[in-house]
Amino acid sequence: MNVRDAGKRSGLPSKTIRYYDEIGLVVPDRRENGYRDYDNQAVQKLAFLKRARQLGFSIEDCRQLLSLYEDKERASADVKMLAEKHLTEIDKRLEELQQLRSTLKHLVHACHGDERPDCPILADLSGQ
Amino acid sequence: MNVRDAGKRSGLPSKTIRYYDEIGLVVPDRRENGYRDYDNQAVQKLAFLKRARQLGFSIEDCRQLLSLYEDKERASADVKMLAEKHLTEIDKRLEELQQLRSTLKHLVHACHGDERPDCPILADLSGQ
DNA sequence: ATTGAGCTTCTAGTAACTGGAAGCTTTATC
DNA sequence: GATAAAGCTTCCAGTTACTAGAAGCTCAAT
Repeated sequence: MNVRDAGKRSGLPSKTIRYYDEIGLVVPDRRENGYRDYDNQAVQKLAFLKRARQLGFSIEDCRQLLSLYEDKERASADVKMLAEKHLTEIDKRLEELQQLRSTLKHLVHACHGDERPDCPILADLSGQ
Repeated sequence: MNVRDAGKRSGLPSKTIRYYDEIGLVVPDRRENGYRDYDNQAVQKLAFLKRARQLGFSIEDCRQLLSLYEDKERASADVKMLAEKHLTEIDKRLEELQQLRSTLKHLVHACHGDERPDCPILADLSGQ
């Protein structure tokens, strides 16, 4: 099927699918006229990628997940390791964001937000 | 002072300071030999930027914050509005990340992680 | 035959830097 | 004074994962 239909079935934009072809993630057959031709297996891979990306896996992680997905001899331990590594990164980002949010919240709270120029937010940014 | 010393005093890498010059954030004087020349006020702005970037403000937000910082007639309400908008975005990102983390955590927990190919993580990614 | 939709490739832009190369200037050493 | 090292300059490319748009070919419908 054409790229547009593959997009409808997988939930990905055509542009993204062409990009995944370009970087060798999901490489479709080609018809005689040069059009990409996606079969059901390829569409499945695309849907897999959509979900993995939604879960925040990087493209390179997705590449590995995809090859594990296709390897029927895989060890689930390998998949779990990837997911755990990703989870650790997410936890790290969460902590950073929470710290940041807390600081910002205090500053916003401290600022009276009126017509006067006096502002604790700017004071903080300028190192008091 | 030269870019390297400005970097030491502000805590920013020289490359970043040159970049801030290039995009018009902090534009220093130039000596006759073409070298950038940073005065104390410029260094203060750089330190201000460092802190604002640490708090996750975008460069364009920083540009506005900097002009408010320099405007002694500013209304603190304008600063507060910027900070609140940023806080809202952070809250949104936090919620997304937390949702994502929760899903991923369940999946990781469900995967036994041994030598067998059977894997709930891949099952989820492939749409069960 | 012609129009419109859909396909192709290619280039450039996004955010905010970072690394590296080629070349000029200054400083330090001999 | 010669030379070498360090530091400055600009410019180009790379990073992540697409996305927009242009020029041009192909296909389906009228």
